[in-house]
Amino acid sequence: MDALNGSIYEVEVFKEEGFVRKKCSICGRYFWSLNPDQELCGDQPCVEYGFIGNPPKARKLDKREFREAFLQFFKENGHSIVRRYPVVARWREDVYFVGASIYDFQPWVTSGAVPPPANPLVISQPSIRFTDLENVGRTGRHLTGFEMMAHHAFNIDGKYVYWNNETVEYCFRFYKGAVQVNPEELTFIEDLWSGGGNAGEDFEVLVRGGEIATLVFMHYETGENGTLKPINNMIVDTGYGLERNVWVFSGEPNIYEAVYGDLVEEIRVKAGVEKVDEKILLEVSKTAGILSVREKGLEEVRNRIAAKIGLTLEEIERILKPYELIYKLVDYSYALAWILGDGVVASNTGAGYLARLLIRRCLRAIDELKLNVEIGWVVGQHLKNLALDFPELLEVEDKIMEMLELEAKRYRESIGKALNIVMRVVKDTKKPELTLKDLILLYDSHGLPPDLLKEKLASTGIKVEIPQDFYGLVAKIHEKPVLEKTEEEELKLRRETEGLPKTRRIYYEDDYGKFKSKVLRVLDDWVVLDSTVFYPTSGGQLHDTGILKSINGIAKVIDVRDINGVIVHKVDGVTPIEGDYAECEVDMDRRRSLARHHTATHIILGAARKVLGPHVWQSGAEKTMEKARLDITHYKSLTLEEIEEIEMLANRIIMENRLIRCFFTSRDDAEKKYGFRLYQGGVYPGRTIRVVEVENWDVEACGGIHCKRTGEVGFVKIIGVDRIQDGVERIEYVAGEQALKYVQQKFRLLGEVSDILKSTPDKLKDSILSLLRDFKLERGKVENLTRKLVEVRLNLLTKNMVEIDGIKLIVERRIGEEPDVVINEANTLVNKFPETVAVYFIVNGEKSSIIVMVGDKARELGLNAGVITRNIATLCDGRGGGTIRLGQGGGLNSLKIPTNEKIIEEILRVKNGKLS
RNA sequence: GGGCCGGUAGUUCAGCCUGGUAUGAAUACCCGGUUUGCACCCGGGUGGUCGCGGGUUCAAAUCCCGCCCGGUCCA
Repeated sequence: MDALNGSIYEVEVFKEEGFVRKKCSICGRYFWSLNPDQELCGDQPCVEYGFIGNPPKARKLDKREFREAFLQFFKENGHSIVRRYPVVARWREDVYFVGASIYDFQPWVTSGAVPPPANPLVISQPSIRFTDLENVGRTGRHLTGFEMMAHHAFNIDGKYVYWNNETVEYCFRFYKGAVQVNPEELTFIEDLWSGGGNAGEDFEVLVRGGEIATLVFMHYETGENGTLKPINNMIVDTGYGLERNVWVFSGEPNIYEAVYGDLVEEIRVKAGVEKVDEKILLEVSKTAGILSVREKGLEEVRNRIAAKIGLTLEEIERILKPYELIYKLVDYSYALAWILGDGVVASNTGAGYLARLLIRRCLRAIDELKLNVEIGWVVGQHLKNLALDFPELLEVEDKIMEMLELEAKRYRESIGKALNIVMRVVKDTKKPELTLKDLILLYDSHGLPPDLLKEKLASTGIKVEIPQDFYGLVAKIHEKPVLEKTEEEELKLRRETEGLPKTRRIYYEDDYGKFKSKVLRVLDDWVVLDSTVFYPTSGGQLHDTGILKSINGIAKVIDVRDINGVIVHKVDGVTPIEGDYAECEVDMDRRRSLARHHTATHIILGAARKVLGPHVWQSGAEKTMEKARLDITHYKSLTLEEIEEIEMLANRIIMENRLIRCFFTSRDDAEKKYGFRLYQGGVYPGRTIRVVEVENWDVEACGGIHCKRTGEVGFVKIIGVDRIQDGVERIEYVAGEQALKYVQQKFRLLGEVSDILKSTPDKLKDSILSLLRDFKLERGKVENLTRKLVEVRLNLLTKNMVEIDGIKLIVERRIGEEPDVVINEANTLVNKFPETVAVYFIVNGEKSSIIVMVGDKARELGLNAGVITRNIATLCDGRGGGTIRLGQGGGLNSLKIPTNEKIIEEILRVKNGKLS
């Protein structure tokens, strides 16, 4: 990078303004500055934060003003303002949340598949980053929720907008003009950025040690071994952290004070936390900013600070701890306001889990601060502030509050349960301390954080030692290679269809399902046509089936897939020849059933949102010919009443025979008109999207095949509701003929069951209740009789007792009796006569089993039921064993059961210690 | 999607490792006693398809396999 000739870093504005390029004498990086005497790059760790307590001279702007200034500046300079995207990246498979503005345009815009909504554009994108979770509150600069302002230019497909010169110039002019910062304070550091498979040179823009912008010129692909391969698309990706900028120009000790100062103060007062000397906070921030928690050494730095201001490390920690907690609480709850406001439901998997994680961290902070406020209050404060610019967040406010209350309850239950387990273990084993293994088990399996455990056990004197890298150790246990597997056949099809023109889809136009088209390619039993009315499996709707006729013969179409726009048909039968024409016919019965189920899905989703609330999103769906299912996000199990209401509402919409409009429109127009609600079933790429609108009920971007009016669905019946995970309910239902068939089948079943009971469906419930009552009564009678039988038998048995050496011996033979009855009898016997040994043979044809019971006194005399049983069973070719009191055995040959004398002999052998 | 923990009386659990009657424990509930009444206490009782399905075994709550459900941690 030493040779600069023609380098991307050498931009015109530097020449015009007189910037000089220098090398940092500490880190060795190159940077540009108007100050020829500047020796250091101005970034950490080479310099401390210089702006803290001493902000650069500039306009004083709060968050809203700064955002507005940024957007307006770029608007005046030819950029279109683009509305924010949801923080939940529903259009992406690879991430849960938007981490920066560029996420909005990945992967389709950046790859060139879809044109950007405007070019160039400017945006302020709310973003969520979990990577800095641990740093929040401690480093003074990290946030999990923030806004990333950016201007983007997409030089794609031969279209040139602007590149390095303009980018840097805009940035320079923005700070010089709109923010009115002295340009001599600006430093541009040369760097290389990479991420998400792409890379490019970049400038880090700093003022007084604070990084305020990153300007990336993305035009490489990163290869497997880190090599950079230039690509045709050149994308300007910039990032101006809104909160970061507000902070740097405010000179506040840390980002939380700068952005959430009022809320921090309010919570501090509520928590009764002593106000810290501003000087300490300033001093800590200046140096602590250099590192992140992960790099360790925070203690070391604090030690230095402590020495500097004449306090001990412990004192510093004690003073700062509550502040850390307040900062965490304020930031996490801010991120939650966005996440929940954009419709995430707390869950134990996926994005919902991350929401739960934040909620629990907040609750923990509240507990530690001994704050007497609900988490909902804190989140509510943020919502109130955000609503000034993003009123849509308030739509779900009630639901958020309910959900947070529920989550708080769940958290406390979960912790309570875990603590119960600890207390039991501790009490039982009288352990003086808990091992690392215990801690990991408690956290990993029961969600009990070790620091909380330590706190709770402090009074018991039980030692809990938490290793410094506890969470690292837990992570290590989870380490496992992740293997991504795409189906072999899918890969082959992708390879083979590459370069083929995209198939013309005529299934939207043609209602009859008959067409003629040219055979473009045949790959084994897969056929590619130039156009098709066969709908491929997509958007949760199963593919069509039908037949394909060619001069050679007929084949059944058994599978249809969409491979990057090329539709492939799997056939069973005679395959056509490439270049020939084929006549195709879709199975319209199946098609109609699929369409009904698909339309029913949209209707049910609309009904679920009406009944449950606007936080309901589709999280998955499948429509087959037989039935359909819809997974929706919701924070608690559906009640029967809710289900019935959804069903009723859905059928009402069907009966009203509402119009369904399916039309193509520009993506941007649709988003403007309907919002991101459109993207329920995932988003598919394209400048234009297909919108399916059920009149005044539901609007979704959807490529599926639908009825023309809701009335065609006929009737929809919900047949089951499952909670497939925390926060996701699965509704299964049938529509049209399938629904009728379902109801008929249930009626038939009801009739059959009634017949069996000689009852009628109306009286069935009573019949079953009385049947159950009778059954219990009878069971009681049997027990009574058994007890009496045992009594009677005991009287008889005592007459057959043989008494030897103070032991009473009884040998009985029974035919086809239940073992429990016999055991019961034997038990009663030896309880009454503790010196008894009872041997029972239960004969069942050729095979017999044996039960031996030894009374307490007999046991004291050295008799062991298990041993006796094993010995006798073995004599009869069977096997057995048992406890000292009761023995059981089986597989005895009935013909080999010895005489009573022989058995008594055997028992005595055991008594005399000859256990054979 | 994966790892871990769990599923036994209305509830909280023991028993599982090492197979042999769930004579299971506590609590709740019902009846009786005690008490002016309540709480407490005493006596008795009701209440279990041991999550489901296979396998091993003479014998499975217990061992093995598969599934379902809940919790939890992580992607």
